[in-house]
Amino acid sequence: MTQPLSDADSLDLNTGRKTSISREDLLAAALRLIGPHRSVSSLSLREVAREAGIAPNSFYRQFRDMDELAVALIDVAGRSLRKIIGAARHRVATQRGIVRGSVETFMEQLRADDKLLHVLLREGTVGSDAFKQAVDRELMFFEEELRTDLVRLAAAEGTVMHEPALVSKAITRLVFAMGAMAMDLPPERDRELVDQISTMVTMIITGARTIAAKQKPAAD
Amino acid sequence: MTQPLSDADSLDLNTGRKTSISREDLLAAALRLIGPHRSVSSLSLREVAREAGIAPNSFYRQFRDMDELAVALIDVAGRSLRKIIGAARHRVATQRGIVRGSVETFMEQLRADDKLLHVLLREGTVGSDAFKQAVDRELMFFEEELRTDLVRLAAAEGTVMHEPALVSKAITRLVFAMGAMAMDLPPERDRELVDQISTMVTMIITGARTIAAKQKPAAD
DNA sequence: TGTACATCAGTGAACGCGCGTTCACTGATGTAC
DNA sequence: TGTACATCAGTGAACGCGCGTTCACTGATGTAC
Repeated sequence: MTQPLSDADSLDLNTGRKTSISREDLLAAALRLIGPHRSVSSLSLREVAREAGIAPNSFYRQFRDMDELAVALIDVAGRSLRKIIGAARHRVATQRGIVRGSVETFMEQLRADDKLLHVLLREGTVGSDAFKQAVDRELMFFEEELRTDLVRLAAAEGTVMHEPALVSKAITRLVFAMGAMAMDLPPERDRELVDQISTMVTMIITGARTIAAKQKPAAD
Repeated sequence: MTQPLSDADSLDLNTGRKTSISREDLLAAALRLIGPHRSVSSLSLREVAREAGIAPNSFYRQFRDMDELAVALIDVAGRSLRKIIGAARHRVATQRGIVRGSVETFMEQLRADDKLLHVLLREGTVGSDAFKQAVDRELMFFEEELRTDLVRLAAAEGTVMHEPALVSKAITRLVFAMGAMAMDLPPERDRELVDQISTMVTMIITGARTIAAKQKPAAD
């Protein structure tokens, strides 16, 4: 990062124009600074500019302020998460395998280098309104996709699920809460946590089915 | 707060000594500053001192730094919460009533003036290690008490519950996550949220029972 | 009761720091002719 | 191809601010004699 750049690094090969800082460079710099004790909202504008190797005032060419950068970061994180979970749910597996497989995928993404998931896990409770709303929007996308899967899953088995929207919300919030906890634990405990979270999710799904079966014992 | 103090206010009636600032005064000042957009960890030492009506450096007579104040605040909040939930669970009620009654109590406490619960809901994901550990310790106390109740409840009905410790953890984390969400919503939606949370908790308990019943269909 | 003294909670002033934001600028780029 | 010019991404210096922390102090309190 601080090594002198070669021509190939500092020049855009198409135009010969000197490369300029991009929004992506700033987002990457912010992600690099995020760690177990640093949330996006605790980063200063000057810190991010320093990490990106630009003057503090150059920051304003890309974002109005740190809040705008944070919202952009949440957007990227949300899209990334949905892509990954979308891939996971297309795997064909037994029902127990679906739950465990998805939880494992989630946990792997949590430990990934890009730290994108950290943004969604940490920033939900602090920061400005725009900030929290952005995180909430991503969680709602997630809930909606999960709800669709749950309904499809139940239909494929010829059963009905009690309030799938609520089941989906409970699973989403619980998984994210447990994920936030996991971030502070050493990765050696990931297996244990995957077990715990999978069992919790299974309990919720089983409970919703049992309630549905009791309410409408014969048909619908 | 800024009115001139009468003698009765500014003098300790027992000794005639001028009242001095106490740790409690500083904790109260910090709680007054906490709101939907302010977490304890975003408060500055000078802000708290200002709110308490003392010089910034007088703060050091009571706490080493803001982190120490925050941990003290978490301790107070945790003790308060356990007392309230302890009272709620001593109420005799139907099983559905126990869940809903406890969730309602939790929600009432969330909206209470003292804002103590806010501390536990907001600060779990940010702040120093000492900070997060303090919040986690309170949640674990909570989990443990809930686990005891769940086992007792199952025994009273002659049934068994699957992994009560895990059930208790799932319920605790889910309720706190939903509570953190509720803080940002208008109180008009509290009823709706109590319904949702109660149903979620019931799903988890029902799921755990169903699994236990399937695993050990006859005895044990 | 009166006097001298030790204690110590609270103070006012000052420090150096990193912050967000502004300003006028520079100098490479791409374009018009 | 060469020249003059407009554009605009990035800069260096400076600003005022609130912060955490320090220092030597003050003045009321409680105690020893």
